[in-house]
Amino acid sequence: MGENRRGAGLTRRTMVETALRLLDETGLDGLTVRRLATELGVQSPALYWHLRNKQELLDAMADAIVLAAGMGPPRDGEPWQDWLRRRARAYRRSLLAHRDGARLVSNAASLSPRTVRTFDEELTALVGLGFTPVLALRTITAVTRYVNGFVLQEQTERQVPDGAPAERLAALAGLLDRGEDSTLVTALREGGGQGGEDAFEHGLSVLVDGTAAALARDAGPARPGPSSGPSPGSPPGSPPGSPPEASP
Amino acid sequence: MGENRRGAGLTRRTMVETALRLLDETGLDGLTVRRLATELGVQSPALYWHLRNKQELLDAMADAIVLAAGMGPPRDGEPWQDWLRRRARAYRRSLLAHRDGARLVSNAASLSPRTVRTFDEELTALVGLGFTPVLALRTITAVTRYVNGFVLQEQTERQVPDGAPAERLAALAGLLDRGEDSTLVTALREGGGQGGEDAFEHGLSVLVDGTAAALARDAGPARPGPSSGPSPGSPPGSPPGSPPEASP
DNA sequence: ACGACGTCCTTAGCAGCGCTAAGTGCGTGC
DNA sequence: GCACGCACTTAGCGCTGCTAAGGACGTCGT
Repeated sequence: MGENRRGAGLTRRTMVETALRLLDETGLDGLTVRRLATELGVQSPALYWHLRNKQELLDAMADAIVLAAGMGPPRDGEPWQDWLRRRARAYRRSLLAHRDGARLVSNAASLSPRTVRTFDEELTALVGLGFTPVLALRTITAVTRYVNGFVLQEQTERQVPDGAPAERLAALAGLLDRGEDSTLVTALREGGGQGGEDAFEHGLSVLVDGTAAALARDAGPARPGPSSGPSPGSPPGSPPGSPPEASP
Repeated sequence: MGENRRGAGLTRRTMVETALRLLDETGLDGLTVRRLATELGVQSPALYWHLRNKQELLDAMADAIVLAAGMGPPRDGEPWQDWLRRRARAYRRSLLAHRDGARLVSNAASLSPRTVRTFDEELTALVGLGFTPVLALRTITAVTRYVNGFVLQEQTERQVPDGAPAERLAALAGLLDRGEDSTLVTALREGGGQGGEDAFEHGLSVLVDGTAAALARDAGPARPGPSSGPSPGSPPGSPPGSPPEASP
């Protein structure tokens, strides 16, 4: 498959990179095939030689964002708590790195084999640290979905910047028509809003602590050691659910 | 032409109800102003007499979904753990009740005053149960964002039903090219997929347990809560490394 | 050397989108 | 009786994702 005959051939790579740059300028709603084509110096139908449709481009962009987080199994000797925190922060930072990043990733349909493989390695490492396979999957799932939901909201709010924080707070108080002593207003003033670093870290700590409890409950009674004996995993007769595609 | 003369004027209410019904049939991407107008027996520009733009309709639909969950403060004597679980389940069920419900709600910009007021009442009730205002807000925030992320993924996966569960699992194994003994495949087989009731309940329990630990840490030392002392759960202090990133 | 062929991009255009401008029928208040 | 304004219509603009057909160009078989 000879690609790139002359110096300026279109490749998937350059398309995704340019699209991500364009995303930051225009936002997801403003990212159109025609604009991307113009940016690449071609006519818009040219892109359909390389892509089946626009969704395929969006999927590739989402995968690039996920890969850029550089996730992977814990380092040698790293406690799973530290690793889980590190992973969640890296993932969030990667989503925040591009405008509408969370929306893009959340709506993406498919993941690349490489992402799935990395995911599997992470699960395997957790099992080596005493998790059952099911608990490992559910832990990463819970954290990932929390991060998705959190950043999604963070970025949704950011794109409606109708006033400085203080003014928005006042507007909220107006909605409550109860003055400034409402619990919500108090909490927002003291806690620095719903988004932001502190709120994210709180939820993350809650998830890590809760997982520690679940781990003790799950693997504790049998054997705290790594990967020994039959896994008590799930109760007999667990229903064959609907296995989906994995999430980042 | 006249079929709507008197007695059946267009109202916001009927528009939102019809739009939600249409949403289930066509999905969010297929929900267009023209289609909704046809369903209502009018021409599409008629809707713009009642709405500023399409987003206003989507916001109203999202608010209807949230209100339908029937959230509110805990009942008298209800432990906050039970209430938090009940609230999260009701919210999830409400999102699942309509196709693309989570996407709709997540992308909605504004909330109705009534929703904000209910939210404030919930916070106030939690403060009455020993939470600080900030902890109350962060707790509900964390749970809400988890539910958003969870259902979002649940509904994204559902709309790509390219094969029965077993086949999809096999496809996943193919991506891993490591055969059936991968941890991911094992976990999916034993745990019934990433979505579904069990996975949701696990994450919910983790959040509740983690919040109990945070509550003990937060309000415990100063004010004696019921029973427990300091929790041995996780290392105290702020998380290591990783300096804070950007400003809002 | 030369046509066949595959690759990669162009021009032209379709159906549909959100939304606006201007016009129309109708019930109501002066 | 008539002006007013509400609720809706007709017409259409600029844009979207995407397809069909064709053309320029490099490589290959003979």
